[in-house]
Amino acid sequence: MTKLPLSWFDGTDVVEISRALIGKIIRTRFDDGLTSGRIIETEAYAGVTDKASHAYGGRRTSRTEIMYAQAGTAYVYLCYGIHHLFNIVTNQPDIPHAVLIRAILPLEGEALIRARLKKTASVPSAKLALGPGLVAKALGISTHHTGLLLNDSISIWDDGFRPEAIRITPRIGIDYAQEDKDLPYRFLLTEKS
DNA sequence: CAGTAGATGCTCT
DNA sequence: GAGCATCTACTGT
Repeated sequence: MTKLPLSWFDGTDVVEISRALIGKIIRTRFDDGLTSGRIIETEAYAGVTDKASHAYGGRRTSRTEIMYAQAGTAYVYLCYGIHHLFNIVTNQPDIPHAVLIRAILPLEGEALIRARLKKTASVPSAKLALGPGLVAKALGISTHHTGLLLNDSISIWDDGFRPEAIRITPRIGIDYAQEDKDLPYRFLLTEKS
């Protein structure tokens, strides 16, 4: 089990980083305890050239400013007024690429994850945190954590797991992005049957 | 199961 | 003032 250094995220190809994150482990350690899960779904957002990205066209606002920070920074923002969505900034400073974590499989602290999600034991653990809003909620991440470097209370780990197969599809919920909406930028760990 | 309405609040025009 | 990188609950099989 090794913690990924911040330099792991500074590559120039956000799509490749998104793919490589499948199977890695995200862990949070906050006051209420430790939780972690295996990343099983990600999406790449390719900065200024990607209409689906918040930084399309080089937009800089107080919200998106974090996307221009150094690789390995957390970008967390609120969607639909309710859901906190967790992203990892990649590439060099001033290049606003990011990877959205869309689903995890709980590993450590499942009791705390269930408490945060208010899920009873009848929900199987594999279905607890499918969907980006649920991932952040399960791990206790909120917009307060935007801007944190992912080497302390939030961190990414490699335990040697290597996915057998990864499914690639277009991204979810970005139909407004017109010609970029069908880019194959979504990666999923395929269940073996 | 599948389909859909409604919630909810920040961000940007 | 519109529009979201969504989820839940409720309907009907």
